[in-house]
Amino acid sequence: MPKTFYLTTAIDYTNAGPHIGHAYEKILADVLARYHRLKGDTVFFLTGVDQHGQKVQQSAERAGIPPQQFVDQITEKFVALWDKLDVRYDGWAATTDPIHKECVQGILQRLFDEKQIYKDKQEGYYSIRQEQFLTDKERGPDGEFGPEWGEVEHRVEENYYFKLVTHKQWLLQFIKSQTLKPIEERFIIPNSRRTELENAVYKLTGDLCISRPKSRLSWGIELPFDSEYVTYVWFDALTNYISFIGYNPAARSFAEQSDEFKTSWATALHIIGKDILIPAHGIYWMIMLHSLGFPDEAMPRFLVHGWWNISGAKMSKSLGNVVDPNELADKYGPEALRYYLMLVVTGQDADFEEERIVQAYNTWLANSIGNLLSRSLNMLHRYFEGHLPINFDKARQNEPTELLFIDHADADSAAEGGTYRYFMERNDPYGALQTLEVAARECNELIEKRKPWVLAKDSNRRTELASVLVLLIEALRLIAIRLSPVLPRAAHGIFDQLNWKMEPELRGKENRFSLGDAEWGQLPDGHIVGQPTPLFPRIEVPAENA
RNA sequence: CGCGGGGUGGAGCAGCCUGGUAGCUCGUCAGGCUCAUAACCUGAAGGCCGCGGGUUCAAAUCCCGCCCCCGCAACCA
Repeated sequence: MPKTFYLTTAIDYTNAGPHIGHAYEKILADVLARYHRLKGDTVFFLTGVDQHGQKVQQSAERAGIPPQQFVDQITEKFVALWDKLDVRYDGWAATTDPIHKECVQGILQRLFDEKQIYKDKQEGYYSIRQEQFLTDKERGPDGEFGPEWGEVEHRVEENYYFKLVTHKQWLLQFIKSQTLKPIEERFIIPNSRRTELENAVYKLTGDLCISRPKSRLSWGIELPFDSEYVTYVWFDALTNYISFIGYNPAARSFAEQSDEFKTSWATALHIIGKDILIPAHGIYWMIMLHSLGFPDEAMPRFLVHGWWNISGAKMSKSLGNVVDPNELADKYGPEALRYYLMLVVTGQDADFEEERIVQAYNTWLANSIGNLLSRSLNMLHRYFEGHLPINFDKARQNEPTELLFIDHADADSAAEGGTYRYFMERNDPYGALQTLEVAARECNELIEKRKPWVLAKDSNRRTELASVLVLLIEALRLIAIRLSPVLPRAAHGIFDQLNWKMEPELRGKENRFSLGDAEWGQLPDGHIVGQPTPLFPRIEVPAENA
């Protein structure tokens, strides 16, 4: 029975269009999803948009259009970008979806009935301009609230609260228990974030305000037990992870959920940015699930990624250095962008430099793999009219050179110096890609070593010549399969040029690739390859004029 | 003593969890090849792996201390 793999990304806030960070997270998720499909797992990849809230309401008002129309416009930009970047998801979580609203309300009602949500009074100083209560932190050195808050008034407001503190000890204990597990089974990747979370939970005091009176915020999901309020962000946004895979709020225990839900959820991996681990996911979401009756073994895992800085500085709208992934995709192509963004260690911050997109593309894709494909196919055409002259087993006997990173690509450990599967299983596409670069180099070295153009001049050495070329073509096929999670289009390009798996129902489809096919010797004796055409034409940048 | 991340050849980065010949890309220099997308291959120069202690037969890697850089209000992953 195939394993299931459920992964989600953060849902993006539809107040402004997508930037490079949004694109990175979705591409990372897409790469992992494609890898698991390649393995034969049943994958469900959920992503979407967070459409409610105050800022959307305000932006819509400023634009003079209804909020739904406003979020639809922004949502369209996200959808179009994912389409352009070949981010292929299985479920789309838009929080204005009726399915979602119903689930959220069901959950709120249940927790309210169970007295896990209660009403309480908040009293304090309130900034009308910023529409928020102020704490002593906001006071200036003189003890007064600064002018940035505008008019500040004393206000009393009633709101609904979700019991967090009750579950503090449970959460602490759960987090601590994780340190005993092997690193790849722990619930937060990378591990350093776990420590950070533990510190934060330790300091947790007070419950979570989950509502806003409609007089302040109307663009949200109405509380089922009080029509004067809408729910505020947490139960709305976070709940998407279960509402869109069929969570039934009426079923009290986790065991009573449908098999479909339980199967999907079993392996939940939330891919999020480092800023929303604490407190949103690591505390609020964990306690929400616990309150809903999710057992410890059903708790999700988090893959926490870093941020992209722009030339060392934090990306921000006020600095005007926001990078638009749309423009980059148009300029360099989606594959170059996908490739570049995967060249970072998952979890760490990275520095964005546009020139490196070109450099990485030209070096690895054009010069290494692309050129390898060209020269290999070209030689096969030149010397054997494009067909594989002998079968693979014979070729391997004649040409026993071991291509380390192909022969050991599926090993479970890094003992041989790092393998494709090893890295992908650890959510590290960068490491996985490096094994392919090495594989390509090994092929190029083999060519230099055997010098097919010399062998071709000697009619007694036809078998040697054939053996080298068969090995190369097979290697390219294996590289293409493993490249497909990161570069689906290029992988198709290689298969097309190899003239392999050309059935119409497979063309352009992901299921053209499978790790099960990634074994030596699948191309039959006599197979005829296609004509080489540059797969990755070099990107030529005009020299800088001084 | 707030929290966290980083400091590795000229530039940008891996390696650190699970100690054992310091690796990749770019750049520089020299050479080779001609099948190929001005690409490919070989060799060389260049590193007290921030500093100081400790543990160890052995430390970039583990422990302690220190120095420097960057995030931690908001837009925002």
